Amino acid sequence: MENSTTFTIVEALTRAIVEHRLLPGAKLAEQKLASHFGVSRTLIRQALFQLSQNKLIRMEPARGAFVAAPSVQEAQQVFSVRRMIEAEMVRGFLKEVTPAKIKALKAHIKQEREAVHQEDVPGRTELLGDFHVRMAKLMGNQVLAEILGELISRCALITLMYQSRHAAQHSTEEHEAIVVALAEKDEALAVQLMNDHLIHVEASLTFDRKIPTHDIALALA
Amino acid sequence: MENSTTFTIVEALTRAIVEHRLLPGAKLAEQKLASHFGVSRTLIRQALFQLSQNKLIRMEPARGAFVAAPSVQEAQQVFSVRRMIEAEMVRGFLKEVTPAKIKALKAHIKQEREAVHQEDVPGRTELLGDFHVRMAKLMGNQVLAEILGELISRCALITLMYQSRHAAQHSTEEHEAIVVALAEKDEALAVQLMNDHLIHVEASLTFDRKIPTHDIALALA
DNA sequence: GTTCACGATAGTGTATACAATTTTATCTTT
DNA sequence: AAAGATAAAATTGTATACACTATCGTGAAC
Repeated sequence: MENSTTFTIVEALTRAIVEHRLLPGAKLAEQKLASHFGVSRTLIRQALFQLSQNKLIRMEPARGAFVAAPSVQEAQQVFSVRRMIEAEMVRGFLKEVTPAKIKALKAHIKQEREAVHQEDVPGRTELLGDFHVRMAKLMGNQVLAEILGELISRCALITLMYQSRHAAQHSTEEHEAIVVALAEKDEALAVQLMNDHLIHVEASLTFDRKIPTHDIALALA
Repeated sequence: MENSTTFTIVEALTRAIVEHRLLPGAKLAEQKLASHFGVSRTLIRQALFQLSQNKLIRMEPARGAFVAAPSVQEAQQVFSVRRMIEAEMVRGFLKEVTPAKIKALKAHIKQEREAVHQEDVPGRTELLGDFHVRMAKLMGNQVLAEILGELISRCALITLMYQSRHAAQHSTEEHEAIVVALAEKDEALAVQLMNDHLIHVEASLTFDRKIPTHDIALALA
């Protein structure tokens, strides 16, 4: 799809943003990134353009690139779309469910629990989001998986900006309940649980208190 | 978001692809595009990268950019995701439906009918897709509208590749039926009609007969 | 006559150069 | 001392240059 080098840079920056090492509002100066990655500004610019399409950064004309700071409204819209997609995803998943797929989801949840237990914050964040993408992939729908993946990356940013001590363990437990409902092929319950889960995550955000956006963030080393 | 010049190029190429003036498989040589638009390859490359993210073109390393030729599998996945999103969209739309919103949709359908009647093929194609995006925008969910818009652009490509004389009038009639159901606040019916509509569009494609992908296409002038 | 090899040509991938804009610092003015 | 103007530095936006890869055509070998 894209050149390997650019892809590497996009990956590195995406991880830095999603894992909260680069904070919303942080300036992404092209020359500094270029020096850091040992390439010219050309490749950096390609990566930044790509990230801006994923809404992980925003680019202001002649001013440069900054880590995105999603508004409350945008955050709610992202969650709204996720609820829409994932409610139907659960229904679609159940239409072609197999023991192997249930097993795969259970294996994923085991990983989640380990990350939560070891207090591996970056790994935990990634795994909690991956649960949803994993479902999409198990359905064999790559298009769905990609769209959901992008939405979940945006959610990671949102979670950083507005989270108020959301218990990660809670999410894992809800994932577990969803899988149980899926294993029992209880569609109504599974849909309900998924919807509740997403509402809980959204509700755990404190949209009233805005976090001040830090600027300095050289957390790439 | 992005520079005005690059945006112009992306728009022009998107329209050319969606309106079927550039056919799947057509090579998009950078220098030729640069000359055409009167800019350097730099801006062309930015635009091409952007289009490749929207899946309207694919870029092969060291070989260049080509108008995308979605596989049957990808086409089915795109329609599958559309059904997921739009079923829930109808439900969400009904939760906050107003006479003004119904009126807006009816006005849109009127435009559709005119385009169909005047056999304005490019306008018709755009309007038929815009009906769905319009609904998303009327819900006030910009995120939803953007995602749906991208999916519908991909559908325009798919429609070109696999369509077998799908009657445009049929689509407009189905849009009309959906709006009637929405006006009567009949959720189950509206969801059903939307789902049927998307299945009809997908079913009108002939996935067995592959259209040979033309290469020459200088339809930008 | 077909196939392979090789050179010429064209095209992409990356780096660098330069113009235009913004930001920062210094100096002046009130 | 604070506010504003001006110059210097830094940063972005675009174009160009150059290296590398792929494509195409010609010709030789079989």
